[in-house]
Amino acid sequence: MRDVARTAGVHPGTVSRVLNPRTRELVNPVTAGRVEQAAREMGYSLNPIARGLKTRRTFTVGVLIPDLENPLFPPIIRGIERVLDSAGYTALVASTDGEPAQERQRLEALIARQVDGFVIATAERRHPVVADAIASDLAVVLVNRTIDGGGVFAVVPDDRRGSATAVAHLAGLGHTRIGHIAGPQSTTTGLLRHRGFVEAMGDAGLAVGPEQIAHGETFTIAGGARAARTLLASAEPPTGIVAANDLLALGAYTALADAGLDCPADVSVVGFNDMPFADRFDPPLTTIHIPHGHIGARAAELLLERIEDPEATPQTLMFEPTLIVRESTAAPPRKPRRSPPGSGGTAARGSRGAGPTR
Amino acid sequence: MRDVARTAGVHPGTVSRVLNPRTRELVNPVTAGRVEQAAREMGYSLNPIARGLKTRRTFTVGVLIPDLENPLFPPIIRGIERVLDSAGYTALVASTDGEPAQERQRLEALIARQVDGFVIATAERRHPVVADAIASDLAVVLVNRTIDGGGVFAVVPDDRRGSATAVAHLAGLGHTRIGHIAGPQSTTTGLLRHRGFVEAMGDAGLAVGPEQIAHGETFTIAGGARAARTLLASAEPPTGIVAANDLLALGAYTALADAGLDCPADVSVVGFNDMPFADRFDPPLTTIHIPHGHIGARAAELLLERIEDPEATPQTLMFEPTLIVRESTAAPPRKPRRSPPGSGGTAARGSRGAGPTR
DNA sequence: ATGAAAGCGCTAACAG
DNA sequence: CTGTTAGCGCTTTCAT
Repeated sequence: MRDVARTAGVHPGTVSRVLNPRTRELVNPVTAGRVEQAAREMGYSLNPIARGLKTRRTFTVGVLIPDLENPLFPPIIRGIERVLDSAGYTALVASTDGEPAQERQRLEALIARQVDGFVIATAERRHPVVADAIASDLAVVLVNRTIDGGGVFAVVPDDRRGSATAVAHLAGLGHTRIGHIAGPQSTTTGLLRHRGFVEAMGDAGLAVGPEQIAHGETFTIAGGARAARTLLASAEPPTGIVAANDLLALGAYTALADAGLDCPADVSVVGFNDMPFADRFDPPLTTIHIPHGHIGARAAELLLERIEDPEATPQTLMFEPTLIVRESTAAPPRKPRRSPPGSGGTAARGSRGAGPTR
Repeated sequence: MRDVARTAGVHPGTVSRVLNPRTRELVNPVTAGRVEQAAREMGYSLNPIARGLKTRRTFTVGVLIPDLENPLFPPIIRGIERVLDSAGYTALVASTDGEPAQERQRLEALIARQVDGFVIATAERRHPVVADAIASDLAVVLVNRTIDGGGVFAVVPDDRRGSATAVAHLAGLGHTRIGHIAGPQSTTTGLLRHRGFVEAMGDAGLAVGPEQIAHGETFTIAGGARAARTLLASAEPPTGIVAANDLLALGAYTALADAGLDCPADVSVVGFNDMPFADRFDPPLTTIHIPHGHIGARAAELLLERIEDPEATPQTLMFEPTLIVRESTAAPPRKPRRSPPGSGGTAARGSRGAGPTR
């Protein structure tokens, strides 16, 4: 910057003013022209970080993702980036692996880099790091999951309604024995989808006891498979399963195949999220769709508002999820008993491939 | 830092020395202890970025990804993060959408933030922004794709061998009419997989003319579907298809289904990458596996070496890809003609769902 | 072994 | 309208 100032024959302070959109008009157009010229020739551009040191604004926001390998998140990130980009901001994404330690570390790394705010997709219901962040007056908006108690900026799906829609779909198909693969109850998505399930079952006049609910400890395929196995092992195994997310549903597919059961002929499965590739699985997954890109974009917009106006009052945006019917749901089997004793079965496509079971 | 110094009764310079691993021994252990104590109590930690202002080191590296929505990349990123984390570095990932403008913008944003280097997954064979970056002496390592001419740090699969393996697999199954869905020839993965295909066909004594090759302009499902359609429309449609990546292969699935053809009964398909979920598609995809996490980790290691020693000589690591046989490949049909005239077909699973065709 | 002082690249009052 | 000054949070000679 000093060099540019010298070349343009002005003081560094002036260069700063010229290169700064907000202060640009304070300077004589012709001087400004000279400065810009010089800057261009020297290939100079402002160093946003040194600048942030002074202004505490960097036009950068941090995005915290629990698990990049869950295909749900990339489209959300893209939505975030889209609005940030057009507002002149840059998104820096970090994934936390669901580990609080990593999360704190990433958050602090980003804070140290003077990000102007955060979009956080890793929220748990009681979340020290998120709570601290908000308490310390950082600009934060939560996406997909929120925390207990509200009072924060958040963009989330209507989880209870989503579950209810899934139950209604299955009930409408004639299912009466419906089970739920719940997600981690430490997250609002896990908890609310669970509650929505229970309520909807009640509304439909269907029985729901502990036998109907199995918990996937994590939102993963493996967790879903384990949970589905316990559901299938119960005295009256369900003919329909509502999973708290698509990965859990995929796990149910695995368990079903292992048990020699066909989906949807023997057991119907509905997922949640309509993540990318949900339409490509075998069978294509009936699921609750949420507008990924849109929730990301809205979250980013909210964040921008919050950054502009620190006094803005927190608001939670709730999106109506919609049912996407594909081929993993059908009417329950006529004779609801299990398949023939010989485990071999007829059609069940074994997973004989050598590949890792992701 | 000033506060810590005051609390510990020392000069800020001393605090700096204590908190810095490299200079820590310069200070009296007992004073050091006092300082650390104070720092801990006050919950203080160094601000890496202010530090970078002075040292030009931030222990941060930028990761440029062409398309986060391609499931190939998240595991690579995770591999990168794993080694970076344990070396005390932080990864900042930015996705570029494959657009050079975005890419340049992201790169500069990251440079301005004083990152110490880059892992770049967006390389094209002739790539101005990558070339500039390397020319300007930035620490850069390429992953998955590299540039023409080499002379850079890179970690890539042996693309030709991968294609050759795929061809050999199909030929071994008895296929003689094998087609290729090529990726963008502007990338080394696209080009080399194409070349490998052609060479392997020659080695197997199989015909390969322009009719056998269709180009997907992008590494996407849509691109693969288009290309597969032109392959199927040729005079002698192939009974086996080698796709330059898994997304392209998925596109082939779509085209096949639309044409009322069964995979693998009518046409076999092999993909490339063994991306997450490849084992979950319908049918599970036979593909060329590359060790995602591992190439990410190696790339990060190389980068760290390069950062430590700017004189390090560029090296390209090439990984041997391996064939994963699943259910999308089988012997060619006895009677290689197309299915019955009435397009309806018997089993072909239409994609009747209402969801978007990702 | 530690304090002092200068400076990394920039911005923000404050003068003039 | 533009120059001056001080300082953001840290590191690093240079003294002592």
